Amino acid sequence: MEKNLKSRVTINRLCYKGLDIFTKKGYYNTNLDDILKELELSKGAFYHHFKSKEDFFIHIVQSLIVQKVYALLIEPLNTHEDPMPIILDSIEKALEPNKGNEMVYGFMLADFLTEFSKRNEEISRYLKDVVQMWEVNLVSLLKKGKVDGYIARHLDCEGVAAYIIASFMGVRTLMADKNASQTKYLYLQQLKHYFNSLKPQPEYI
Amino acid sequence: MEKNLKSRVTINRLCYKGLDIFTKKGYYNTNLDDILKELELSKGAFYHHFKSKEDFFIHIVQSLIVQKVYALLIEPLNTHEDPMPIILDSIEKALEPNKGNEMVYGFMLADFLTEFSKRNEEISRYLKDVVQMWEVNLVSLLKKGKVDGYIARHLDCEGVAAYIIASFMGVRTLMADKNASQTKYLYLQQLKHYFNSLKPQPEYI
DNA sequence: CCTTAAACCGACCCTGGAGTTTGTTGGTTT
DNA sequence: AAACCAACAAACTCCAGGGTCGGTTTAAGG
Repeated sequence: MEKNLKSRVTINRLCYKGLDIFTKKGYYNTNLDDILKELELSKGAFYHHFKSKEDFFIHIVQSLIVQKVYALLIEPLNTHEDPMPIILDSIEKALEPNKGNEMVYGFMLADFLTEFSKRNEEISRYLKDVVQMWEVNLVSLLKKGKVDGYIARHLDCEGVAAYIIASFMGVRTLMADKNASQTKYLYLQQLKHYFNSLKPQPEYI
Repeated sequence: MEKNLKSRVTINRLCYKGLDIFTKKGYYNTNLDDILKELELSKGAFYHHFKSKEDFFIHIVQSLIVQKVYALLIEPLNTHEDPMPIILDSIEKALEPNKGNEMVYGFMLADFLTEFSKRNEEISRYLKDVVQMWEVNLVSLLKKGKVDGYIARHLDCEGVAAYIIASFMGVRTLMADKNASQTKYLYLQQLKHYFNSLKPQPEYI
């Protein structure tokens, strides 16, 4: 195989497997050998491509995680319909178990944020950027929804977005150690309920 | 000082300081010397009273954390008034910065849950028990609220409780690495809004 | 006092895991 | 085909941090 191609293949294998295992076991609870053993690679290979474990993870964030967030949570927001069903649907999809990985309920962003917030400021910043990207897009969709009459005019779009994000992060925490699909179901029901309350109220006098 | 008393004093100092530092820096990111140095105690003292770091933490959970959760989130629920303002108020108080520790926004349960969920099943169980204690009490208060006509009859109390807990956990995550008091404010506004939507609707026909 | 044991000290041990180094192989270039 | 270098192997270094252990201090009882 061509050198350059082989290199990219190895880097890709490392990143995918890394994200997979980091998601399941957490960053600090995973050692490099856990990843390398499964790929039948050596320390030498790893440190040939990345200068540290931290560097490796940042690479994962900026390629795979950003891409996932974009595909699952941001791209779907690009619409002119009623925002609420769209948001609800994207969140529901983001909470679905990864295909092939039963029990790993989608979306690791929240878990990583918590893991790094007290331990590694640099990585935290990268993760926060991703969240903010989501937040900005949510807010802008909500504002558009207001203009289009889907959302009550008096609502604070930043507040709604923050609330959506907070509840999403939190349900991930709960799903990690309870009956996940049940928790998810209850959560989505109430989120829908909350969304309903954001509609413009018909005026009864 | 009497031996038995001195022993209890030392154990108490260890636990309080331990919870303090664990809360700020996280369990795995704190080493025993961090705690012992501040108290001017030695490894010997520590291992005289606790058989391991893990044992130490479990002790903290079962004494201090349970007590805090109870005082902040459960005891206030013991009321016959409208549940929603009560719950809102208890959550608001639980999110207040700790006195003396600027920037440590109350309530560490959520952070610890995430930290341990992938690393230590035993400690996770102890923490989950605490959350469940909260959940059970929330549900029972909500059900009472239904009977008393404060909450719409068609609502799923378990769902509402799960949703409250999830959003609470999540906002803690967000507060850890954004403008905390602003995030808190936005969150509480929306929580209030959600609570309003749970009231029985007057019947317009 | 004098003994005993609880409370505590602090040097040491030991393991896990990140990162380094030295060596090997096989593709690429001239 | 000879030289060269990217891609990898694997043994090694190094150190943070949990846990141990023999020794020392202190308070309680005879």
